[in-house]
Amino acid sequence: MPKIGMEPLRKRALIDAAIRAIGDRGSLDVTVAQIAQEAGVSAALAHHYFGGKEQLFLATMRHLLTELGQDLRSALHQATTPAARVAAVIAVNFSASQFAPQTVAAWLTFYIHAQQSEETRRLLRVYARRLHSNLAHALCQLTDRASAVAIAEGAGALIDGLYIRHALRNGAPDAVAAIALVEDYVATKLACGRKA
Amino acid sequence: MPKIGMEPLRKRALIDAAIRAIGDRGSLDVTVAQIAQEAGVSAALAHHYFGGKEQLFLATMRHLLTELGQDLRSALHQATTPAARVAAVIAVNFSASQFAPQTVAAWLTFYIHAQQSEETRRLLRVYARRLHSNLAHALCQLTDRASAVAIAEGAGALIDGLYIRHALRNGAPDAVAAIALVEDYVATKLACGRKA
DNA sequence: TTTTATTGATTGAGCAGTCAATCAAGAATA
DNA sequence: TATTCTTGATTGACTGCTCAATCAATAAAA
Repeated sequence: MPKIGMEPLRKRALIDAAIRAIGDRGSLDVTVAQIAQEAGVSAALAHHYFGGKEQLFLATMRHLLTELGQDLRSALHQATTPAARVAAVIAVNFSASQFAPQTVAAWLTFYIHAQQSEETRRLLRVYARRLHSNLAHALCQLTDRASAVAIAEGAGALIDGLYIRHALRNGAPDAVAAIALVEDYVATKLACGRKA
Repeated sequence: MPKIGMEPLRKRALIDAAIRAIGDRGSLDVTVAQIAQEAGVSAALAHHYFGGKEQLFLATMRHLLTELGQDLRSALHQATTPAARVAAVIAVNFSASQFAPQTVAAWLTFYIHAQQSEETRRLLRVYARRLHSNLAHALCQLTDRASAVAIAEGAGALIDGLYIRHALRNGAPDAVAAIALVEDYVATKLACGRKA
């Protein structure tokens, strides 16, 4: 056979190229040809390996989701106290790898695409549920269940909102400020949150 | 059959149709022909009145922005206390007219489009600045300036986040819960917010 | 008749997806 | 060792379609 075992390498290269291309143009309107060129292969090869544009996109999203999950697991692993876990969950969402302008832009476009694609919507729900359950679980050890769920809900929305806002900022996104804002929210709610 | 003075009527009909079409498909990939059909005219007429697709979109966005501004002004008008003003600003963003699924979806797509269009970005900044200044101004009468700005920042991000989340929900968006969450955030910060 | 409104037909560009053909590396054969 | 096979990898060219934009023609006021 030829240079055997190219498939995983090419797939990975194409996914990376897709993230870059989508992030650069800020839209899913990138052409398969553009992505392929960015990856240094022909458009035909992208079709050969992924079957179609939509599937390339879904694979790209799954990749992003997997990466986020790994970052999260690794961060939670070295957090011992409940408070540290909460901080870890928050921080991961604004970590360098997740908060890169291209990554943010890519996530944003997938949010939009979710309105047309059931599978994309499903993947996005996986992310939201995971974020929520991680936050709520850690918070449960710091307050009652109902409050924990409420705070997790608010913090999740806050994270999404900061994400979308920073995607529009012209200047460099300020991860530190974003983290501080969310942590302040959680801390304030924990300290003074009677009722919801 | 030109009954004279069709221009404003047609423009309005096309803008309304654009909001509906964009909202339905959840994407700016709607064709001019689809929008025109929705408005009951030919695609050529849309070009005649707006000059092009991009300009139709920008006009649609300006319309949305104007509408939001009117809702806001009217709500602020009948709010007498600072607290009521804060509540009014929050509530307007989740009012029936603004929180309609199609409107939310349309806003979302414009957020994405902003990454490619300077004019769209500018319009979006107008919205963000107005929201922030309205909130901060009202909050200033309830706390010190620095805190007011910080709370306005957080509340703004929270509103955006709830917006994006509700755009993905399958079920009916829950405006009441969203308003409660944001108001709770503001109330909590006002009551217990020493430092940020 | 001049102006405004309106459209069907047409064009030209761009793009996803397909296909037949080529390339090269390893395996089997002699 | 030299000579075919075999097969994954890879591509250029092509197809069929969609769509924004344009234009020439028509209809109704004014």
